[in-house]
Amino acid sequence: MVDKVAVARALRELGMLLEVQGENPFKVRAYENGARALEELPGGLDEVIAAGTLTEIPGIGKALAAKIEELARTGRLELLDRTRAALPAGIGEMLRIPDLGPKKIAALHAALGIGSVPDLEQACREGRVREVKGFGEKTERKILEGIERLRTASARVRLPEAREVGERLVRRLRESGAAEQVELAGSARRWKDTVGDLDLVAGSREPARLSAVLCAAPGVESVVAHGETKTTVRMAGGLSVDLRVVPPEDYPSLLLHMTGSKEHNVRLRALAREAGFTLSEYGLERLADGRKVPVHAEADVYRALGLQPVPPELRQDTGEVEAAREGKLPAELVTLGDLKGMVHVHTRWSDGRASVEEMARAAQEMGMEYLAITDHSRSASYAGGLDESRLRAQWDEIALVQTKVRIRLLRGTEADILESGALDWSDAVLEQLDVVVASVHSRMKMDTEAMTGRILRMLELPVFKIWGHPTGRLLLEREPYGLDMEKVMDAAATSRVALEVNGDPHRLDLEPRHLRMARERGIPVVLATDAHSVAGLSNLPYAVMTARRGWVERDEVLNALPAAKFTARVRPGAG
DNA sequence: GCCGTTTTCGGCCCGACTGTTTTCAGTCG
Repeated sequence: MVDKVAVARALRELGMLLEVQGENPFKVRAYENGARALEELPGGLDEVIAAGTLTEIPGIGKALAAKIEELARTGRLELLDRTRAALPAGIGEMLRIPDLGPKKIAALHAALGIGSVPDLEQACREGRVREVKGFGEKTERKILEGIERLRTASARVRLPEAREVGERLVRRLRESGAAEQVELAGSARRWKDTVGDLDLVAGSREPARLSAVLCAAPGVESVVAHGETKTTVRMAGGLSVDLRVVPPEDYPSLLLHMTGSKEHNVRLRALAREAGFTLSEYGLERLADGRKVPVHAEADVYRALGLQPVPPELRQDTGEVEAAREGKLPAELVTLGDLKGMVHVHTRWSDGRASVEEMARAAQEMGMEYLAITDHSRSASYAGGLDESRLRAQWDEIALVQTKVRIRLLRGTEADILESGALDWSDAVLEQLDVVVASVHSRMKMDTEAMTGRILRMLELPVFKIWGHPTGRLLLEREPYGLDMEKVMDAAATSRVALEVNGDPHRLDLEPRHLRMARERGIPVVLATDAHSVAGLSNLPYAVMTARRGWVERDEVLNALPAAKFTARVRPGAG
């Protein structure tokens, strides 16, 4: 099997090295685009190569196709090896230093022979960098700070932390009265799973006052840049925050621009150009006479370009622009209000912190019609997993609580998928459960082939199950299991299974590109919180937004069904 | 290096900020 991620990495590295060598920036971008196209490729690379259809992938032409085939065939790329040999090995790391790009690196290499971060650090300390043309004392100091930051800064944060900090700052800017509109934009508005920095946007006639409010806000550690319309600050903890301000009438265009993604914007601007406009954060202008097209909302820009308006969470340049042009964006993207049941929660019976009754009342309060109690099974001893007698005792409690609440309670389990691919309950027990979530919690480092076999055997079990947090990733902490997703998805399409979208912000698993694969195959999903407390139930929006990022529509979501239909659909042994 | 019912050549998104320059290049998003 050809690893498309490895191929993409090789192309990206080659592009980066060519950039340092002063190669045409558009060529450099072509390598980056090609690498990205491979990563976003929904299926496997082998099939495409075998079919000879590489050049049909947008962004891949004859030259890149030949390089991809060389990598697939030999595992190497001759041009990459040659280019590597011509440059110092530390160039890649140097590029990660803020404000240091290929041109400056090339200049430093030419003038001082610097080819690595340690070389560069020493040269800065010795005051040699300031002697190079185009460099000065300030640049020298910035480079040293940048190197220090690379060492200490935790680069990204998970979505809830980003949104919390961002929304606090938005409130503060609104309360200042210095702006007519303020919003959180950027990747946090797109609900990306992790966020590198925050983007705030405002429409205001008093940009200087607004900017001063941001600089003085609690938690702001330093002011990195401070201009007429743009201010950058760094929060304690390292998160960087940008604020852009334009006059109120240009605000919708700014919001669109700053929401991104960058790739989505590039596509919009190219379309604008084709249609005889130019698009920027200041609006949409006709090229012919320089007149602005009136824009009252983001949607106006999309319509002017002949597109359906695209929701922020879909703006990733993974096909949404083409779909919007053809009027084929998903019409019924799932919403929070569509959900009628909670299907994966834990209680004090295993490793949860609340009782069955507390969870039931909280779910009922959220407007849910049903709740499946899914505590861990006995293999999960670290999590207080239940054995059969405790499971039966839990059923008694569930029956008792049911007499006190309106919400319909379902008997469930989160069963372990054992190394063999079997579940750790007997068929006799499984038959008496309403909901079976099946998840991997142990032996997570099996190689791809073994793990794929394990999951394939689980999928073959005749019982209907919800495959819990399928990739097993923990954001910023743990990589996904090695898994041949193509194979597993093909098997899931014919097996009795639904895939979970786990809304725990540490997981957000499945991720959008895999959800797209599931949709193509008609595999149903459930949106779940995996809550271990009452507070954890409020993570449901994260599951919803992750599903929307994967273009999931309401009729593909099992827990958007009313209770009777849901249980009929998922009850083991039934239907 | 990619791409194309305006093009197989000549384009390729657009603007802010900083630091080093005396009018702009580099970097970033």
